[in-house]
Amino acid sequence: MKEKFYITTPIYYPSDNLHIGHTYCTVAADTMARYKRMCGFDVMFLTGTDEHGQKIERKAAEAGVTPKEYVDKIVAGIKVLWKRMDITNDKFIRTTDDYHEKAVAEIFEKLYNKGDIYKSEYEGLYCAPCEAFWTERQLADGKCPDCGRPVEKTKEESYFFRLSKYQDRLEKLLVENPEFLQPQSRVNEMLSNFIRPGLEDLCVSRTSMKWGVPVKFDNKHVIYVWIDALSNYITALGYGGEDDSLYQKYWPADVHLVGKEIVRFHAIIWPALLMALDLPLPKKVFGHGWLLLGGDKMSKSKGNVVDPMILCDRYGVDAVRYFLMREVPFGADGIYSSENLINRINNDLANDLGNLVSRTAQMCEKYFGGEISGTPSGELGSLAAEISKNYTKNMDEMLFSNALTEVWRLISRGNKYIDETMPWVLAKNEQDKGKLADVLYNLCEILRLVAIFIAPVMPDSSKEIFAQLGVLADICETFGECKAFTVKKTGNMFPRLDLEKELSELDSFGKTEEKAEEKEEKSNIITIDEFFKTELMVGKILSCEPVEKSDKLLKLSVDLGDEKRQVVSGIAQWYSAETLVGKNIILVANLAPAKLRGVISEGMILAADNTDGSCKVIFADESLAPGSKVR
RNA sequence: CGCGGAGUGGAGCAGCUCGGUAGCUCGUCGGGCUCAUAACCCGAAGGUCGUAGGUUCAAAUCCUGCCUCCGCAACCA
Repeated sequence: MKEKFYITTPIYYPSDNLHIGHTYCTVAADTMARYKRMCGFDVMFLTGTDEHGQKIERKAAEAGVTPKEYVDKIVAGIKVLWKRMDITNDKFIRTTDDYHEKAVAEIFEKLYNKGDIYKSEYEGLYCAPCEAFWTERQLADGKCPDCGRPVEKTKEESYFFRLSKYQDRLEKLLVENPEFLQPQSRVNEMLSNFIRPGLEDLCVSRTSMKWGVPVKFDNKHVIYVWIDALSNYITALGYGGEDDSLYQKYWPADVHLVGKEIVRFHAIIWPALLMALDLPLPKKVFGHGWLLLGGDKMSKSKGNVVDPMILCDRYGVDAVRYFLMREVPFGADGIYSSENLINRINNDLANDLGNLVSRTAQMCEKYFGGEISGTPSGELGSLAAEISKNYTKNMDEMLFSNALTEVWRLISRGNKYIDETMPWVLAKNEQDKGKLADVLYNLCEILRLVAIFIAPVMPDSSKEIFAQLGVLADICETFGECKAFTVKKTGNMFPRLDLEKELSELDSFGKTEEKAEEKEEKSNIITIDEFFKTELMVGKILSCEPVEKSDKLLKLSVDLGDEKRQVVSGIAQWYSAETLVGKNIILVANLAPAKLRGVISEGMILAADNTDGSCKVIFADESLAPGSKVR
């Protein structure tokens, strides 16, 4: 029987469309899944969406649709994206799927009956208008961080999970199984930041929202994200349902691939929940780094340029997949820039790989009509064996970037081999025909192995190479194993790109999108009455000083004619205190007061964000009297 | 002392766990080749490995202080 391999991505939160970061994670999982299938494993690859919660409830309300309608639309887009990226997930779970909701409700009840969930009171600071609880730490100096209004100390009935009970077992898990959480650096972070200071019981239900799975035996409560989302990894396999054969077969997961921001939930809360349920723990949680934007001076609208759909349309899925897997090493962060992408495509794919395929195929056809057989070279054979070994080792550890580097060593060797053997010279003498055949045969073997190695990352290109070599993909990766080829050249696999041209076109792409967005925003029209809800007044700055322990805030005293206001403004980066004294500014006078960095602010000074990212205050005419109304 | 990461030839990185000729990719310059996608191959220039001290026969690598940069957290009403 085949050995099983169960790999998951996080379930993504569909409050907005997904971006290149989600794509990165999912492509990594897909690469691993394909690799394991290639190695003969029975693979289960799961991805999906986490669709409940207040944020989606709110977003849907803003859009004037039900939460389900809202997420349906986004999820449809996600499925299209995964299809476009050649993602081969075996299942797609949505937390709104009825089998999941049913199973989650049951898990909750089970934990309650067992005594690991208990009812208590959540003592928190509540902001009524926002319907949100905040902790002491989250508050913006005593006020609601969202709206700035005062919060009340309130008690709300809630259910709690006894996380504290599992503290020792969790510590043991992380300390004694260095394999469990990777990269290793995260282990210390978890231990010293969260576990050792002491775990608090976890609030696992809410009464403040409706969009979630109701608690079976107490339906004014809704199950909160922890139990709802994390348990997807088992409910997707049918745990808690009528048919749990998949669960029996695939659980425990071999790898949960997660972003570094959610390592904590997967390395602490999830194992604790499983311990409480008496279920086996996943074998590994792998926290990957982020794909950061930066270094892309050519483009002002980076966010738009990095739409994975656009990149695939322009350069092909394989090129984008290759870039993602090659550019970001291990658990570290990587930087996305269009320039790097184009350079990778040109250097690695067009010059090295594509060109090697092209020149080899051309010579095979030209000199032998495509029919190639010969004797394998011992030197190339041992190099191939070494590379194969390194490749496997790196892939097993999900070090995709290193694995690809190994493959490219073989490609480079191929290009060099052509120069060394000079087949075009051999072709001139009839007595060298045998040597020539051997050379071309060895090149074909190199390409065949390359095609095998790149298959998990670049499935289409892999197939394309096999097609050109005229062989099937299922021959093993030992050098010399394939005896004959029927080569047929087709077009160039990766045409070279003009760097300058591509950068400027990607840039203009971003700009068109930006314009479209601007238009949308312009249709966001308000009535004049709505505008006049804002009371704007001219004020004269009487005094001004920096706020202590803050690098962005200035405290100003503003004269409004018949009253004085203290205002805190985040403009310290752009203005020094003295330069503002005596200036006339425009103040939003009827704004709810708020405390910033412990200082009361009773209004807001109007300022504009410049296109270069700086910020300028809107100064009013010096002759205007303080207190003048602006309209 | 909020948490963390990083400072290595022009750019981006590896090496640091287990001290001992500083390596890779791109770029630059020179050469070769012409099968190939102005591609490929060879060679060269260029680094006292942030800084000051310490341990050592020997430190990019271990220890200590300092400086700088970048994330995150708190602050942009």
